[in-house]
Amino acid sequence: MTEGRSRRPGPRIEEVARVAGVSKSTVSRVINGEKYVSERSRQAVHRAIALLGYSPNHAARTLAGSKANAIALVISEQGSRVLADPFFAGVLRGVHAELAGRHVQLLLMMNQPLDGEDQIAYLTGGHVDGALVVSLHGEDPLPRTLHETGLPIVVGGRPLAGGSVPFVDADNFNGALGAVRLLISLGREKIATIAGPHDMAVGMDRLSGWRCGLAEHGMPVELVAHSSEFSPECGALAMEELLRRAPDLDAVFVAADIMALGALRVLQERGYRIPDDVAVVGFDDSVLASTAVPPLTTVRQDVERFGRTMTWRLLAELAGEEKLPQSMLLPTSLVRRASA
Amino acid sequence: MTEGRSRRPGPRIEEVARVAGVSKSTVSRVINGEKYVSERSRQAVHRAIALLGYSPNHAARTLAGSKANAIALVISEQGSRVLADPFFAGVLRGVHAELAGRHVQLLLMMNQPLDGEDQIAYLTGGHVDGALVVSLHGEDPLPRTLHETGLPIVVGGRPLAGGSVPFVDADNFNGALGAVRLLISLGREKIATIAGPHDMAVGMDRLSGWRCGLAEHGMPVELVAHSSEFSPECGALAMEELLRRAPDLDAVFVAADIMALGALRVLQERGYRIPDDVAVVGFDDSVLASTAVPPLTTVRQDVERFGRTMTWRLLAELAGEEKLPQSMLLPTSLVRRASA
DNA sequence: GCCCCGTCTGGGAGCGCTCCCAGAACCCGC
DNA sequence: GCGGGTTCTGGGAGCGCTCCCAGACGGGGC
Repeated sequence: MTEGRSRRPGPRIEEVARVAGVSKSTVSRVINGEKYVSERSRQAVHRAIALLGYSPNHAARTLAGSKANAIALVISEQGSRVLADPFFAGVLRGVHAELAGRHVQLLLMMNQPLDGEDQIAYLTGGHVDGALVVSLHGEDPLPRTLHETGLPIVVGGRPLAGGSVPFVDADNFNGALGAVRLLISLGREKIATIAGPHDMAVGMDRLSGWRCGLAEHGMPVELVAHSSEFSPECGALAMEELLRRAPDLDAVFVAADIMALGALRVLQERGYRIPDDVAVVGFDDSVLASTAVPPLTTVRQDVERFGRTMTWRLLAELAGEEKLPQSMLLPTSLVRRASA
Repeated sequence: MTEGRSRRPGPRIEEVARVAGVSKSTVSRVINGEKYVSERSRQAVHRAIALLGYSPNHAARTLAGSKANAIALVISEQGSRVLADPFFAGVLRGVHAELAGRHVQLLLMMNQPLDGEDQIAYLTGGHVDGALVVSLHGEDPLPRTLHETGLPIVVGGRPLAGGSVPFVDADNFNGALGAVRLLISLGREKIATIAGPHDMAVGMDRLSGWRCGLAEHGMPVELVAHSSEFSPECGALAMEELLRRAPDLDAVFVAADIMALGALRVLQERGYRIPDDVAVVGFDDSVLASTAVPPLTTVRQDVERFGRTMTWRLLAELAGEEKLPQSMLLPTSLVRRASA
């Protein structure tokens, strides 16, 4: 055994070929799911792979082939915020679930203050076949920049500076619409909203849904307070503003559970009973919603599905599939709890 | 889609060699920072690299070399929980920060119900040089299993089934000790604790700190309620149990902010004023702590540093550094807010 | 019979590097 | 002068795959 260079452990494709009684070309074809392989060969190869515990070498495939067998998950916008969001956790689970079984690596990238250029160079440098971009602010130029280089990407959340970048998003408009309809059906007559920042599509879309719901019934759409970010503090500030303008409001649709927490606190401090005096509906159905006091009625989005859908869309494009929808909106559902 | 064999863009190492007027062996040596290269050659190579905008091909390096130039971030234990934890977000940021600039890819892996074996095979199959393992339950056999295969790993959080696996953790013991000392200095005399599950080191270490703090002053260490998981619900249940056993308690140290939320609710529902009747101290200083009502006094751990330290430890081991500490405990600090 | 086309197969070049080896150049002490 | 080190260099054999090509086989249409 004169093995100077330490070879990686595990069998090679050649051994699989030998055991299966075919050539390595055929094994390669089976692995890559190509046609023009007889059923007999295919099964022999599968048996051999199982027998030997073979797993293809990623570096070799990438070097020899024309694709990188890897996709990047790009967390734009300082990372911190997005990551801390339970929303993101669910998305990540979905991404992973969709990737399972395929031989595609998931590379994690965050854009740090430093890189920027570097990151784009890396992404378009052939290290990855495509990218999932989770971006918080709609104005972020990264998705568009990447898309224009020709790198297949899917953005999570509708980008405002979008152009024609493929994206997946929850159906924020209809989710908000449903929330407002609920409030109206409960007999509420003075329905306010705490909307997100202007530069985020998610906030704008939910605001549009609220407007539309009120307009359906000819109700006024004046009571809007914009928050500068999705945080309990900003939710509290916005709630205070609303109460100043309309102390007699009887319902508020808050564009995110995390802001609703702040709103809830303010309302309670001022002696409003929830939902008796003021009904509150949130959005997201994050873990915060069920642990709030009182538990929050909210619009649920299936975050895991969100991740799965993004990944599916990207992989489909990479597989050369035609006629893919440019964007996809995922349904939301209303979760009734105690606050409305 | 299939356009012959499309070579990746950009120059190869050969072109750099030609421009620099040396052989590709020498270029390779410069790139890898080996010695035995003359200063003249080194500078010529650097100039050529800059001129051509050369960046080495990751797959080729990995295939030819003996290392994978990648590390895995393994999220054990169903992913969901860990990910939703803001704690994890910070860790991830730290990992990324520490990795910046080095040519090391970060691969994300979660152990899904399915794989298990597969995952170990992949990790030990030479695809990565090492792994960062974030595991929630101390009993998780994965860290140990991986370590025993010889794969360099660093675990985040002290593993109970540890053996001699390198790990990084917050100094939970001293953090809890500090919290108890604070409560004692505030004149509290009946100090309870809501501890985490028995199978998590983080819970056990914080419990030990609490015990020790009380023992210092000869105070009884009876009032312990164990929760079955880190959630507001379990915190609430544990709080109810404590109040049943000692309605006159005047302080409670809760082993996690998220549980403290539930405890806070129960206390308030029963009419206890915080901190007047009962002082509450949490642990983590998660975002929940500052938004709680009242804002929670808590023990802070620097999660970003946590991630940086894990990564530093792993990279150091990969670089063949000697005399590395087997485990590292990071300091905590007390954050005073309104609840104690 | 003929050719052509669709199915299946194996051989082998080469992806862009690293690392081993052989050897050149130079220094030292004797 | 010689041998024996240490420093530096280039050549070239692979790493383990993919993908092109050439070819074998069979079933149509003429």
